[in-house]
Amino acid sequence: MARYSTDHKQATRQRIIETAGRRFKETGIDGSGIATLMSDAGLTNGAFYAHFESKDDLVASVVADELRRQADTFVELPAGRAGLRDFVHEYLSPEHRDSPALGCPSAALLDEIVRTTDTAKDAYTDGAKRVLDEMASRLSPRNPESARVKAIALYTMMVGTLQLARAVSDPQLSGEVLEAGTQNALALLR
Amino acid sequence: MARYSTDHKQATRQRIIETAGRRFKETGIDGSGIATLMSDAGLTNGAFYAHFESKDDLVASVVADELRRQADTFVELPAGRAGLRDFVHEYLSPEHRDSPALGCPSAALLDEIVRTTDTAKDAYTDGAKRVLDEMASRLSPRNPESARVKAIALYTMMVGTLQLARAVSDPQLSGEVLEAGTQNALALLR
DNA sequence: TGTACATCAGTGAACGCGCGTTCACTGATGTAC
DNA sequence: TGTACATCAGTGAACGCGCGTTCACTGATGTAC
Repeated sequence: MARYSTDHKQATRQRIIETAGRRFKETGIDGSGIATLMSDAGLTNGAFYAHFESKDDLVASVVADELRRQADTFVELPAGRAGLRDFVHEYLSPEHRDSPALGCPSAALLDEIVRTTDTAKDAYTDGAKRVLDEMASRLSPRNPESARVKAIALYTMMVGTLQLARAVSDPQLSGEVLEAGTQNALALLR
Repeated sequence: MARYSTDHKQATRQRIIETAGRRFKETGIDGSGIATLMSDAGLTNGAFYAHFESKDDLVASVVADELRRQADTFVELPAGRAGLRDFVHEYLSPEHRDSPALGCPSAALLDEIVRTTDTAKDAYTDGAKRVLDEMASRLSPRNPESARVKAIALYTMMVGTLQLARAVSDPQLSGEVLEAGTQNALALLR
């Protein structure tokens, strides 16, 4: 009945989502057109609507995928607070600052997400909860609830720090921001 | 020689900048067209180029104006750390969260600023320096340099917190984020 | 004081372009016999 | 095993629209006499 291998279409869909994720983070959601996006994925514009209802639908899928991905990075990290320390160092590194396409979706897209559809915001909310839960349970494995305040502080400060380090044109200030952020984040982990 | 009162044109220019500031913060830079912008300011699209070289020129002017404005808010605040405490409470209030058009340019526009022209990023850099200096000198009037790390932490955390509170569709989580941010910001002021 | 005039802030139609989306089609695929 | 066929992922031209920008113009203004 089914033509092509059963997961062929799903794989293409996933490829579009991942390509779009990179593009969105690099040039913004509004700054990324469907035709360019599809060409990046090795397809033509027309094929898009065989996979997504609309651009908004893609945006929601990308947001969900990007945050799932971020939550998943924690499993590769050392257990407990040591893992969080590694996370902080990687997150606030010059490499991450200079490669938004491969980096944190919150840092690259947060204020665009604020202005998108409710569906995308729901996807973001779910993903953010997962990330915050993961951080809280590493901060206080016995009583994660008590660590939520700290987890929120840690995440928001890291996101804000990376954005500021990227927005600032003075390289010295940018470096200072990254260092200050690291210092402050590590203080929260003590 | 000069027709119209000498500052008439400057006043119009300023009106366009302020109107655009509100629009940009509400619907994004990419999401705000020149025609709509000018109509908001009570003018027609054609007049735009009598005041600005291009949209990018306007963006840079708006960014500079918005951050100058933010730095200026500090003079109305009580002296020293008490003023910073007031700033934190206002900044992380539900009212600020729900009125991006009238609020902080960093929270509303940071990751769009990252992707604009160098001119706009220069304007942002100057403005951010002024805000950070103001915060640092309030944290440690005798030795502001020593307080820069804290000032950076405070600002980035507030910006990130507001963005997260806005992006999240769950009202309870949004409130929790604002409260956690306030708690953490105040802790930095102790 | 009254009028003719030069200035120039603002008008509004037009431009080419890329956007999101639609649609008639093509052609590689796995299946049926 | 070989062939005819139905499926459907992907093609690419076309759509209306709003974008940033240009330009010939209008008409209110303050000035000169």
